[in-house]
Amino acid sequence: MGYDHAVFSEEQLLSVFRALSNPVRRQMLMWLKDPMSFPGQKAEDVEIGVCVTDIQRRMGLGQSTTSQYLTMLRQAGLVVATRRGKWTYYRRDEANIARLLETLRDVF
Amino acid sequence: MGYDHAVFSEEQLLSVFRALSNPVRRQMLMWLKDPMSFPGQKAEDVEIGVCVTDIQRRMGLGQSTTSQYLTMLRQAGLVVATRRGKWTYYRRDEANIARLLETLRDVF
DNA sequence: TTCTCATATTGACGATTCGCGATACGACGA
DNA sequence: TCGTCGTATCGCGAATCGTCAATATGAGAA
Repeated sequence: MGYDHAVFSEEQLLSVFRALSNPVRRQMLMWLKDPMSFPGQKAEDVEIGVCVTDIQRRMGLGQSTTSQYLTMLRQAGLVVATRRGKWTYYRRDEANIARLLETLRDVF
Repeated sequence: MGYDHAVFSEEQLLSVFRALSNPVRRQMLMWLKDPMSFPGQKAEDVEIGVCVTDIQRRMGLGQSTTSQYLTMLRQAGLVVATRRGKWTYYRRDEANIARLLETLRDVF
């Protein structure tokens, strides 16, 4: 069973486009396609994602900016956060991104 | 012959997402799907688009804001402008929008 | 408990955007 | 040539964004 005609609210779409209207955040999302490409990433964590510090180092942003950007991407439904111990791992929400692309085809 | 693997530059993508990260501009683009739904639209102009004044009235925006928003949508490649006499008609650039959706599928 | 580390939140400030009114431009009609 | 009308551009204040340093929170380690 799939999603029957993905529905995104106006506000959800707004948060998505706002999140993507920043090149740094778009690159974050791209790089998260390949978690192992982050220096420091351990093979056994690939499923759960990449931790904030590793993302920060690679993006060359401040720690707070990195955290904020990831929060925006999460609120837009583009990534998922998982807390494990003192680390928060972020990974792409592929299912929701696919749903979003379906919606965009209808909407535009 | 079609487009062989649509390519949008980073800057083009940026202008697209910025243009779409505003609900009013997104609604403009939606409403332009059906030019005849604009009060004042003449059947013989459907092909060329809708003039700024008609769009303005429907959106309830100021004239200058309407013009600016349409310029943004045009620079993003989402609409096409045609000047005829003292009017400027805007219509969706369906081919480019389709190309864009293809690109998004690859990019995200 | 207390210290440390990873992350989140807050506060600040320049840069950009939002939407407007005023004004300029360009194409008609008189 | 003068008005007039449709559109574009300029200049503005208010709001939001981009990014940071500082601080708060929360979970292990000692």
